[in-house]
Amino acid sequence: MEQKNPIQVAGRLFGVLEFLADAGSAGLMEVSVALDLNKTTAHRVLNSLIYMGYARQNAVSGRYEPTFKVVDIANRIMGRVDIVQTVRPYLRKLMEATGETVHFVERDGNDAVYIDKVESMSNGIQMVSRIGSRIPLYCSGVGKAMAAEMDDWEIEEIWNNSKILRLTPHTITDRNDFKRELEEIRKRGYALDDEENESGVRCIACSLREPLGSARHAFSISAPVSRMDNGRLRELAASVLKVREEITRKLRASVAGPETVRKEMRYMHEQHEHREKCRLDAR
Amino acid sequence: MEQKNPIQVAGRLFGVLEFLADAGSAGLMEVSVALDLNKTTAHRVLNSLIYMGYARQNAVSGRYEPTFKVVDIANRIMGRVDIVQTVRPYLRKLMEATGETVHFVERDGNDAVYIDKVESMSNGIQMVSRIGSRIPLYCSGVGKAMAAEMDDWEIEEIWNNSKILRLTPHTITDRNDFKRELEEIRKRGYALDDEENESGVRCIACSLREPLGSARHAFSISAPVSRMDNGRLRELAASVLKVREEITRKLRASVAGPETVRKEMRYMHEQHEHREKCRLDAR
DNA sequence: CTCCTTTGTTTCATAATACGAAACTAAATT
DNA sequence: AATTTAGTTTCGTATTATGAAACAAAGGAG
Repeated sequence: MEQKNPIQVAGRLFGVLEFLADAGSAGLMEVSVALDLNKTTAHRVLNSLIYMGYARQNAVSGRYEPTFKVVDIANRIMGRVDIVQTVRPYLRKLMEATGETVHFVERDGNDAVYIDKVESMSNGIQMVSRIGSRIPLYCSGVGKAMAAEMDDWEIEEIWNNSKILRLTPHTITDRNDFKRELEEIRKRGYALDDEENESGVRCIACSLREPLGSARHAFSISAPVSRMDNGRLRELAASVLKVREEITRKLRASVAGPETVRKEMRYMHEQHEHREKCRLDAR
Repeated sequence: MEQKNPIQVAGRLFGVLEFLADAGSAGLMEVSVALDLNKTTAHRVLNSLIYMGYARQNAVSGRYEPTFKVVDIANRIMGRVDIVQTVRPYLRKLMEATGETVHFVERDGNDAVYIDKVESMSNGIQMVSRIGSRIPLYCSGVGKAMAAEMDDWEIEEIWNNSKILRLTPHTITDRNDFKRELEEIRKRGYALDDEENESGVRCIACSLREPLGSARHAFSISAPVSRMDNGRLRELAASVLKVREEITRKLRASVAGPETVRKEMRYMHEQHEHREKCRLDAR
């Protein structure tokens, strides 16, 4: 039993907020039933969210819906993640060169978290992924790419603490197969996800060589198998490795060199925040 | 006096979360002081956020920091906003044609909320804006573009309920000047923001003609004055109006036509969510 | 090295707060 | 007109969040 929430309402507040985010909109009773809350409690929680500006009640339908306030907070958080700003131009170039959607992730425990995504517009069929959502390391291209850079004990730890599930017929569920696969990745320099996580989707992924610390980020190209035969894969592998080199060079330069640029941007941002604050205070 | 929050801790929970989002990371005492909370209360609130996965305590520094969970929620919310998906390709094209950053907003009361942004990469100097953040209608290009489409009584209401501030020497602070300006916009078909909101920044903006309802969305091109002399402005005006027409046509088509496409995508998304749920339940 | 300051964590009695049953209103539905 | 359902308000009560105080642990100063 994992000890309970030190603040009971907290779970209810965020539960309702998440529910609204998923549902798009909901009536009081829907919320009440879905989260198993007393009608009155649901009502109070919703009003609290409204009071704080995280939800609103649609004037015509009377239904409750989320506002964009969480979106604002989310972007304040993302704004601080410098690596995204640094790497994005390269990922964009990669997307343009290949015409496929490119993802960028950061390691967090036994998962990878999507922190950026450059979508190809040309293709009708879009990959379904979301910034901020998670994917296990053991069964994803990006995950394996990062794991390949780690010490053996860390790999063991990841494997042991992951709930190994056969998500598709191709998912690797054997520890030794996994280790052999990582060995393979080390040789090649890039990782593959051959429908191991989602049927019909192939990925080619590769980790970043960062100046400090080991394997915290990776990027990938994902596409339906129909566009990812072995020939195409070889083609993409070349692009991926080239971009990896470019990013590596850039990151090395950033550490030694013009950190001032980053600081300047931070300053501009601070100035902007300041003006916004003034505006609010003036109410 | 605006009645108080029906759930006291709620304000504290979200207050702390927002603080962490802005600060990047913070110690217990920083939080305690900044939000005027008892040390113990701050501690409890932080632990509750950690318990729910919205914050974590850095293993080495011991400092508290936000996780990407809000980011995930934010993107679940944004994923439901169909208009963004529909319009983005056009905005991207506009960005590529002009080389300038393009913004897309939705009206919310007396403000506009940024709901999309296509950044130009080529230019070193980036505009500072954030998806989910707000800007008053009365002093922004996008705001005026939408206001120009409204009935007189609604314009009055917006003006009366806005806190009119002289943000820069160019800000319009007189009701009649404002109305004359809107008249001008109606004639031209697009709006200008000539350093009215932020010194040194000019915008050209224009609202969307949507099949149902009036003036809920607008887009704009923003750039430093140095890149936005009157000649350039005329050039951009042509592009902006052209894109507006393209979007209008597309929106009209979407209503009558292939709504199925949208439904299909929604279906794919639902499938994906389902798989994720299974994964979590399996724990 | 010791003392002192600062920060983070835990405990606990108490006051305040969130809780939910019930009553009530207003729409929909039959 | 009668019945059901959703949403809102009230209020006594039990639970829960609260904060003072004690404690632990990690720097900093002398």
